[in-house]
Amino acid sequence: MSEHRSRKDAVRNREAVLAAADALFARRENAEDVTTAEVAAAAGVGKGTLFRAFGDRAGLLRALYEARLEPLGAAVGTGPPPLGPDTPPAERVPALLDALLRFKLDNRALALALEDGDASPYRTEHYARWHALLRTLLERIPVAADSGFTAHVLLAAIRADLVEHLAGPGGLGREELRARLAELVGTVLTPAPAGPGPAGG
Amino acid sequence: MSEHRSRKDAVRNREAVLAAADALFARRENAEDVTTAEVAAAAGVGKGTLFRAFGDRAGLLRALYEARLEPLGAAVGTGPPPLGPDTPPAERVPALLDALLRFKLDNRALALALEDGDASPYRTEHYARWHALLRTLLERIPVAADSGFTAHVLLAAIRADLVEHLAGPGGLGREELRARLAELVGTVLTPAPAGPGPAGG
DNA sequence: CGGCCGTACGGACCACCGGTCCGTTTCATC
DNA sequence: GATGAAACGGACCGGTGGTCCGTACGGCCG
Repeated sequence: MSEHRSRKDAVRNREAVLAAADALFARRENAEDVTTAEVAAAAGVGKGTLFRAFGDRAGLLRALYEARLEPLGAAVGTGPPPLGPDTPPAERVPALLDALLRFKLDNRALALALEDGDASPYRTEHYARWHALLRTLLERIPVAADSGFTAHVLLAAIRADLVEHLAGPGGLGREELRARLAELVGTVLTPAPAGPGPAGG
Repeated sequence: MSEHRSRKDAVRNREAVLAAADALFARRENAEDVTTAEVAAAAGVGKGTLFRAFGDRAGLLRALYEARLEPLGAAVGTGPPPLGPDTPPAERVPALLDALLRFKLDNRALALALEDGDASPYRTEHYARWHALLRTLLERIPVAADSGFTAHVLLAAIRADLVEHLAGPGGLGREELRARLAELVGTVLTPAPAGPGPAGG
């Protein structure tokens, strides 16, 4: 239990690196060419400090991603409908996916860097969380296909690089994309020939 | 149009590199750590030759991928049902996706390397081909959602890393995975009854 | 058949990146 | 203020994709 309290400078430096990385990733077009040396320099810190604090580059990315995702996590965990736990599944699933889509649109570079990184995005802890939640919700809806697989596919529909591709220059606008996704989710969730279905394009 | 005929040794070396890479990627677990130097050495060729022939590492990957995909492309372009052009769309779409899934299962390492590479898989020429075909087919089926977007999502459902994740150790078996995919495709293709009315954001 | 030109060869070489190491500095405690 | 431990930081390392250019070889013309 005796977790050694981190030293003050360590905490401060960790924050500095996080902030520097945040700024850098937000500004830079392609997140892949933000280097660890650059982040460290921008934070006014040595590379050793960065690696000490986050383990490796991916660790930094993950930490940053989690930090940005935290508000959404809170909204889902303890917030009001349509994201919070008091929402009926059939309504919550589309809301969740829409929120995630918006998140990725708002954090393109970072999401891209994290998901397109060398390591599989499917082994991350936060993917497991979202997938588990989605799966659980789907199980409470009379959806035709396997819940686990369907959850994976729905999440695949909003993968960072696909979103980037669709929303890229000359592509769909934010609202269009949201509409398309809602439409698709509606289709997947439609239990039987009787339910609702948005007007097609 | 006067395409300079390649010199004989150039052709031979190109083949040698392709063959060596093929063998290496087939044997190696993680395609990411097959290096260009290694491929060149295995082919009995200098690195310069490899880069001259393929431009860069990604070029080699692409060439190899295309080569392996060629039989499937032929089957789709001029083969008999259920893949060939004489198949009704509603039957051809599932067949196509199943064939692609099997391809990825049979070429895990390579598909992973190509799709998880730095460059977006969505900018490749072959993705555009498959997407266009799928979209066209979907347009001839009374599918509820937008054809283009649906095509993207269906292809996202069989992305190499997702397939890897699902079929990995302790995961679904080949046939199970195929069944799940077929199930999902069935759901998506289920003709929508009529009338809008999904949850709004 | 032999010389000549241009193309392709090939591996030493380069730039760069993630990650490590260890002498130095700073913090916390007594 | 002394002292031990933890953190710092930037030189350093191993390794990778990609380049360069003197050399060797293939193709053609005389």
